[in-house]
Amino acid sequence: MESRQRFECEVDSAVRAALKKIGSPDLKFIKEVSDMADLAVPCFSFSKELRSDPKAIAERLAANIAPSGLISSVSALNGYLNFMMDDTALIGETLKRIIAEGDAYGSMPENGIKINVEHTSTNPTGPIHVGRARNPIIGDTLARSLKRCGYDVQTEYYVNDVGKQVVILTWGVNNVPKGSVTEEDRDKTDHRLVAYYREANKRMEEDSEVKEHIAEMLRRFEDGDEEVIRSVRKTAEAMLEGLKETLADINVELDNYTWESDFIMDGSAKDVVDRLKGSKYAGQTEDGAWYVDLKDFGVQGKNTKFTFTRSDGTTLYTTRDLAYHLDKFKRADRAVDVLGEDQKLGSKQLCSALEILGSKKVPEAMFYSFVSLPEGKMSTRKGVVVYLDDLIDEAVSRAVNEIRSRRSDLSEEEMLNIARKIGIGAIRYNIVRVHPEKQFVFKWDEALNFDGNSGPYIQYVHARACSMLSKAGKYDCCTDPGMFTDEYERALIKSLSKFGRVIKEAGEERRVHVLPAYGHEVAVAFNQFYAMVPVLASDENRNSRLTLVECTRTVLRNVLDCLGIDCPEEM
RNA sequence: GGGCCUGUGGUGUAGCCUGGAUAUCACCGGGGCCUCCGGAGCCUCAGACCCGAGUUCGAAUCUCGGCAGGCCCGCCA
Repeated sequence: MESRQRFECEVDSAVRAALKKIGSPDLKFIKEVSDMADLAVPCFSFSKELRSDPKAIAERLAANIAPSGLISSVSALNGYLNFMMDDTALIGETLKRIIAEGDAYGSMPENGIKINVEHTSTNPTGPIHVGRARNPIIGDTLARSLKRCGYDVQTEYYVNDVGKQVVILTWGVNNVPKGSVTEEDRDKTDHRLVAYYREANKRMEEDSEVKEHIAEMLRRFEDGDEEVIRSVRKTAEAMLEGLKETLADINVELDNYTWESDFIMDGSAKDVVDRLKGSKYAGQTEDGAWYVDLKDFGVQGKNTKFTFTRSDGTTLYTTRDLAYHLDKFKRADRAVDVLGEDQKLGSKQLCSALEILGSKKVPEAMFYSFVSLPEGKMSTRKGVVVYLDDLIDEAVSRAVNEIRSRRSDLSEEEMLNIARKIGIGAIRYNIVRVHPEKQFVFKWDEALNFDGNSGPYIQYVHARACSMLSKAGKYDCCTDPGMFTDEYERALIKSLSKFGRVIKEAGEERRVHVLPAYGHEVAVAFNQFYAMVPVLASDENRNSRLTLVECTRTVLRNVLDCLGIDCPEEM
C-alpha cells in the first residue's frame, strides 16, 4: 500500500479511537483533503449529538490523539481536526518509482480491455477549421490517457463519404474547369478542393441544370450505383489526405479510417433496417418511411420518432451509424465517441436504437461545445472562419520570432524545428485546458499565449531541466528522503507523486482538462524550487537535487506526451 | 413550445458530480528580483461565485423559479 493510503487508514483509526475515548464511538465522520491540512475531519456534524460547540469538540478530539506512524501532527482549528502527514516515506517512494519506471511512471498495467475512441470524423468537404479543432485534440488526449490507464486503445475516424455534401464536392471537382476558380494559396489537397466545393454550391443555387445534375448523382448514389459511389469516395479520399496532414501537424494520428459507404455496400445497413422493422417499437408513416418510437427511452420533445428509412426505403445517416456501432462492438469491448454538442440527441437516439437491436453495449459519448469567433459562429461559406492550418502557421512563426530574439546561436533550421514544437504545444494546451462543455470563443492572443498558463511554459521548464542535467554531467542518483529537507523540494516531490491519480482522472473519468492544469502545477513547483534552491552550486545536496531535477524532467515528459505535446531539450 | 449545456475578479479559467475553513491558476494593472544553475522566470499587492427563494449547523457546489448565452427537437449528414 502506498504511504498516502496508509496515512488515511491511520487517521481513520485514530479518529475512531478518539471518538470512543470521549464516549461516542458510533459517530460518523468524513475526511477531506484541504489547503490547511493533509487530511481534515470537520466536527460540525457532531455538534447535535454531543451538545457542544464544534470548536470545543475538535479540541477535545485533538487532545485525545497523539501523533504516531505517518501522522506527524494533530491540531484543532475552526471546528476542524487537522492532520499533517509525515511525508518522508512518500518522498522516497515517489522518487524511487520515477527513477525505476521512467516513461511508464504514472501508467497502469495493461488491463486487456479493448477500447475504441472515435474522434474528429469531420465531413471531408473542406479543411479543418478551429471551430472543429477541439475534437481531435480532446480525442487524442483522451486516447493517450486511456493508454496510460492500461487500455488497449484503437482510435478511429468515421469518414462520411455519403450524402449531399460530398456529392456536391464531387460534382464540383469533376465538372468545374480548373482555371475557373481560384484555389487557395496553399499546396494541400483540402485547401485546393474546397474552392470547387464552394463553386459547386454557388452554381447549384444559380443554375437549375446543375441542381438537377447533382440531384441525379445523389439518386444514383442512393440506388447503389457503384460508379458514382466510387467517384465520391475518390474525392473524399483526396480531401482526407489534406485533413490527415493537418492532424499529423498537431501530433494526431488515427489507427483506423472507417468509411460510411462500406455499410451500404456490405448490406449491414439494410440488416439494421430489417431488424428494426421487426421490433415492437417500429411503425410506418403514411408515406412509407419507417421509424421506431423512443418515448419509452426518455427521449423528449415534440417528436419522439426516430426515422430509419426514407419513404423509398433507402437508409439514413443514423441507420448507417447504427450499423457502424454494431461493427465497432465486434472489434472492441468499449467505445467512446467524441462529439460536438449538436450530436447530443442523436447520440441518445443511437443508444436507444442499439438497445432495441439487442446490443448489450452502447457507446459512451463525450461532448464539447463549439468554438466560435468574437464576431460570431464560424462559417466556411461566409468566410468567417479560421483554418487550423493558418493557426498552426501563425503559432509557429510567432515562436520563431521568440526564439530568434533570445537565441542567436541556432541555425534557421534548428529554430524552425523547435518553433514547430512550441507553436503546436501552445495550441494543444490552450484548447484542452478548458472544460469541454464550456463555450469557447477563439482569440488569437490567447491561442498564441506562450506565458504563464501555457504549453510553452511547461516546455520551458523541461528545457531548463535538460540544460541543468547536461551541465551537471555524471552524478550519483540519490533518493534518500533524509536529503530532501527544503520546503520547495518537498512541495515539488508532492506534486510529482500525484501524477498517477491525474492520469486516472483524465482517462477513466474522461476529464482531460486536468492534465494541462497538472503540468502547470509541476512546472510552477519546479520554477519555485529553481529560484530558491541552488542545485549545481550545492556541495552536499548536489546529487539529491539533480535526482529531483531528473525526476521532474521525466514527469514533465510524461505529462506532455499525454497531451500530445513535444518537449524540445532546448528552446 | 419542449429538452440539454454553460454563467466565478477588468479578461480567460479551476472548483460543482461527492456541500465545509481564507474560492484555483493565468493574463492585464501596482511594487520588487539577474556579479549566481536559461528572465518564455521568481516574489509581492489589488480584484470575482448571474439574480431570487428553499434545504442545511454550513451552499459557488444540492432543489425550485427567473435572467443571459450556446446547442438540439429533419424522410439532412
